Formats: sequence, structure tokens, C-alpha cells
Amino acid sequence: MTKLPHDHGEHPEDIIPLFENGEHFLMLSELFRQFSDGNRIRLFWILCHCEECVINLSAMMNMSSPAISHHLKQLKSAGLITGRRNGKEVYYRAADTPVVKALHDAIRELSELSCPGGCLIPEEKK
Amino acid sequence: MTKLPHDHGEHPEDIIPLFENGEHFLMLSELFRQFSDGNRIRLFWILCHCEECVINLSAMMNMSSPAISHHLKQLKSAGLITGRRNGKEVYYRAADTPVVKALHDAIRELSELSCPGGCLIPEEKK
DNA sequence: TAAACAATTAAACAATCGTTTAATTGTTAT
DNA sequence: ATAACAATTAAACGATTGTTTAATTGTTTA
Repeated sequence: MTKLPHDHGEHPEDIIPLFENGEHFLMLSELFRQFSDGNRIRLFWILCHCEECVINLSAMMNMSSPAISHHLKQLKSAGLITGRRNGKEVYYRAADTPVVKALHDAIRELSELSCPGGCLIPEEKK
Repeated sequence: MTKLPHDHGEHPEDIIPLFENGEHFLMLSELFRQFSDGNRIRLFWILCHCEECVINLSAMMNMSSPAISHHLKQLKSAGLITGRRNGKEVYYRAADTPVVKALHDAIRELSELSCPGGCLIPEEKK
């Protein structure tokens, strides 16, 4: 255990080692960073509930397709969505992984807490 | 229901309204943004498990106190931590709210998924 | 009061981020 | 091949972010 400048008489021994693994938190932050932009959460949330092409996503989000492409690329390289080409179009949807499920549930829970009974309508109905 | 450029024959009617409430996702993104920085997640995680002064947090995180103060200010204005002055020092800890509990659990779950049985040691022992 | 320590604030800086516009690649149909 | 459409990439831009250094505000003690 590293000695701290001030001794406030707390810190059970087994908590100290926790404070040293910075890389792990960096890894987590790369996940959370995906949702630090409102448009990107919304895009992810849409793709949790349907599979769509870029043009339609642009229309839903009221954004240009390069902008959508840019966000899709980030979500994809974070492993949160997948894309499959079908003819001229590429269909995107949320990846089927435990991390994606956990993030979906976190969004739903935080939504429910900050806007009880309300903002994410389709989820509540089930 | 707004008509989309391409009709892929999906989208049950009750999913459509969901795609229009952008402000709600913006609100969520302000929460997630707090954790888009590795140092800030780590700081929050520490403060979920103990109450500490800025000097000790600086030592734990190996960062300057202005840098720590800066992150504390953000976490505080997001409602995630509280601070109380005691003499020359100010002690910070995680706020006691449902949102904080949900975020704590999300961090723990994502940690467990990406590093099974391992990285956040003290939490696993209970 | 003055000195010492804790914490915050201010100013400056490089780095990152989200969006736009324009150009490019990939695919299908004529 | 050519034209039309979907999607991505590239370059540029303003805006935001995290850190540093220096100055300032609070509080205690000598």
C-alpha cells in the first residue's frame, strides 16, 4: 500500500490496489465515449431496435449522410454495431454481444430514472 | 409517422415516435460524457468507495491538484459527487442517488464483461 | 497579523471532436 | 460503357476538452 500525503484513517487495505490500474479505466472510457455525443446515443438506440440503411438513418436523424457515416464508423470500430451490404445499401444494426446488451440496459435504466415512465416509449410498453 | 426515403418494410408503428426526441438523448449524453475520460471514471470509482480530500486524490491518481479540481468540478455539476469542507480540506464522495447507483453498476458490469473475474478487485470479493 | 497549507480559478496551449463540403468508391440498371 | 444512386473518405473549419503554470481564495495555526 502506497502511503498517502494525508492520513484520514480510512482505506481498508484491500481497496488500495484498485486505485492503480489506470489502463482498465481507459478501456472503459473508450466505451463510454461513444455515448458522449447525443446523436451517437440516439443512433445506437435506433440500431438496437431496427436494421437500417444510411439514407434512412440520415432522414431519421435529420443529418447529412457523411455525418451519419462518421458516427457509424466510430460505433462500428468500438464493436457496438455491425454493417452488411445488400446491393447498393449497407444495413446497420446493434451488434449481438453482452457489452451491447449491458449498454442498452444502462441507457434504458438511466432514461427511466431521469424521465420516469416516459421518454423511451416503445421499451416501456413491453 | 414520417415517411422514410427507402421503404424496407419494417418499423412497427410504435417504434417510429421514438426516433424524434433528440433532447432526451442529449441529456443522457451529458451523463455519459463524464466517463468519456479515463481519469474521470477512475476518480468517480474511487469516490464510490471512499471519501477523500483533493491532495490524496492527486496522489492516488498521480495528477496535479488543479487537474483533479477540474474533474471534480465536472463530476459535481453533473450531480455525481458531493463535497463537504472540513477545515482546510474538502472531502469528496459519490452522491447518494439512483443515477449514481446505476452508473456504478454499469461500470462494474462492463468491467466484468471486458475483464472477467478481475480488474475491479474489491467489488468481486463481496 | 503573518505564514503555511488546501483548494479553486484563470489564462494559455495542444489535442480531439463533430460537422460541412467536395471528391471518391462501390454497386446496379440502362 | 454510362448514368444513377448509396456510401465512404478527405480536407477544412470552428468548438470543445484536458492539462499546465501561475495567481487567487479559504482556512488554520503560530
